[in-house]
Amino acid sequence: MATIKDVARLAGVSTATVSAVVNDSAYVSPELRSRVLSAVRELQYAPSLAARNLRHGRSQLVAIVVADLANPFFSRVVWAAESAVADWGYSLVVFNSDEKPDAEKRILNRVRMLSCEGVILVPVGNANPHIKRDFDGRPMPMVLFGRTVEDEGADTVTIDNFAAGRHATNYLLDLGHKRIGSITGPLHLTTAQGRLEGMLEAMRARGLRPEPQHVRSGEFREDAAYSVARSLLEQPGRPTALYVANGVMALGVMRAIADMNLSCPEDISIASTDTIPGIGGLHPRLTRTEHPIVDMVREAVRLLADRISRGGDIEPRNVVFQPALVVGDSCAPLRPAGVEP
Amino acid sequence: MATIKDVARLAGVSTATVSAVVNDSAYVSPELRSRVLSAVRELQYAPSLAARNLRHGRSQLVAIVVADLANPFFSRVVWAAESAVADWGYSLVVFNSDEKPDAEKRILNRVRMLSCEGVILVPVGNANPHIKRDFDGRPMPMVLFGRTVEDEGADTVTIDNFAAGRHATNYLLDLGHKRIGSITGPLHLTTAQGRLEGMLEAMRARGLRPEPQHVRSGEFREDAAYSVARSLLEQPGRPTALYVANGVMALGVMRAIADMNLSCPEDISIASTDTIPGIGGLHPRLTRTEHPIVDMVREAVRLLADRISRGGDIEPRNVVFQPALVVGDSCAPLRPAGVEP
DNA sequence: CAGACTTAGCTAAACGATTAGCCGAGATGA
DNA sequence: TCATCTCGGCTAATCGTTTAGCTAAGTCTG
Repeated sequence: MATIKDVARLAGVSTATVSAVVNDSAYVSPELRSRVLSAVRELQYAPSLAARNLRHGRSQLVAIVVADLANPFFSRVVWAAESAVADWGYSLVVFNSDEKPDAEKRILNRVRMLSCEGVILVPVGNANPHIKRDFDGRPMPMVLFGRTVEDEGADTVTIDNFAAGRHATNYLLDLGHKRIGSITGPLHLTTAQGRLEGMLEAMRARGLRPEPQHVRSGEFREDAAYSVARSLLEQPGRPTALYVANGVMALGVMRAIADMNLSCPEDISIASTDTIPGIGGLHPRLTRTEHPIVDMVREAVRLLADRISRGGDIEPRNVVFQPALVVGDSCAPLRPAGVEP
Repeated sequence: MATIKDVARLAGVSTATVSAVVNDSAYVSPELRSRVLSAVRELQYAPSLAARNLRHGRSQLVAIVVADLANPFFSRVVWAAESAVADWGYSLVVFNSDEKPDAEKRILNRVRMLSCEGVILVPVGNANPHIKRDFDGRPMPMVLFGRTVEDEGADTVTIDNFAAGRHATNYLLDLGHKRIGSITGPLHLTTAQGRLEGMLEAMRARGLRPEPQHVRSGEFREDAAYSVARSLLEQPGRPTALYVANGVMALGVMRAIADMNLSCPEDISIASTDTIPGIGGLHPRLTRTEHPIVDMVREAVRLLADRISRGGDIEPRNVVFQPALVVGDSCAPLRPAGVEP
């Protein structure tokens, strides 16, 4: 690796001059400038970020810590984040906490060691005493994404989970369904809880209440949803419709339905929040509310960039996006006479 | 941020001693050791990676550059890579070249600036003169993943694309199909070409040859596959079965079929290589060959770690994984009398 | 007991950049 | 002519580590 000294020697100037040329930080006479530039080219000199980094505490690195990288939702988040962060001139270090609080803790320590300048965090739970924004005085710029945790001063970018649950459920109600159940995620997560509350509120507004055994929660995963769905649907008097709290869970529910020789939407209607991109050609096509992931991520990166550049203590900002209902064919009107299995 | 000097001062020792304790790199008497450790704890000292990095050219960073982060296949690769790299004590910087050669070039420069210790690369094309392993003497440890490029001395981890195409096609042939077409990716990519050649070879082995207009290639994307499939299927005399070269393309083809009011597998059988995880509950269930992604990625990381630690010039190693056929219900036996649309 | 080894721990020189502060030459003005 | 100012470019300190090499004190050995 050629260093700034090699360039300086070859160009016959001091390292300060090379630095000035490379960073455009001071006027350098055209002649020296061109000598430097050609030396740079000849040696294929690229300044060492490590050294720069050391000099002025920057690393041009931003971390993203997601709760479950195997979930396509978060894959898309990473995809969008990579692009947004690259546009801004930074690079993205990716971590997966796998819904484990201690992993998250380890990762945040690592993020600090790597001197990442900021972090976009999808927190794994509500009680995260280790998410201290300020370690030794200086705050670590942080944006919470998707989920929030209590008493945090960090910026947040979320969707209106309550609205998502309410819209999806209203759609089912409008089709005439009354016996509606829900499969949702762990209730200590704001996403799971908000969506469920939205669902309950929609029911309540029509004077309905789901039967307790028709409301289940489990991990935000395909296999978890699969087994929860089976146990829910195997009971007599199953619901005619289900609101499922995220995309991979909806897939798990679909698989359970298929394995039980039921069919969707004939035997049961499914509406969800969140989906899996690209599955529009498969049956049934999910009716769901969607999040504007790309916009959300760009907003998160914008907030982070702002917080990093402004430095000081900024009033935390909370940006909430609205979900949109996308109608597929996984929901059917309630049949006049319910045929029990 | 507390520095090693602060710790040394508080513990009343030299920085060398602190370093020795922190890194366990030399014997330190129990007394000093404990003084140092408590100072570390009190100041919440964490050594600056930037400085370490500068000192001995390490960064504990590995880059992964994928050709299309929006493709779930590569999302899974990133997922697996994050885990493998974390186990090894490194962190993963993620880049998306978006199938653009100049973006790839820019990214590889950036990787070098960040002094990543190695890179896992899914190259975008065959002619990549900028993928010079050795920049200024020292080679940049690199593992090519999935795709290969010519005349590279780097390690490679791939699947047997030829076998994948052959197996999938043989499955279709065994069902009695004779008029089989294929939708594959850009032919300058070894994945697209190998799979197509495997498909052709399977046909040839039975004395068949696809009609030229039934073999198409397009970008490895859902929408590209959608339009290619429409144009292919709208012609008279359409094939009774299609071999599709990857997962997202298969979804695109499915969507085209649905939009044309055809149905799979009744009107047309679809077999693919690669799939989208979790869609087992939707219809039809794709018949496809699968790659052992996790094993492949772990192998790639193993090779990279080995190359980084051994340092010297190592004979490049090429590891090829075998695909496995997974039968769904997207393929049906050829109906005795072909009913033309 | 003197010389030769050990050894715990210290001093100071790197690593590769940035940058405050300095210097010397040419321009300007009194 | 001399003091002052300008300004391109250089010198050297600095960022926070690691580590080669040194020192001084203790331990053997003949």
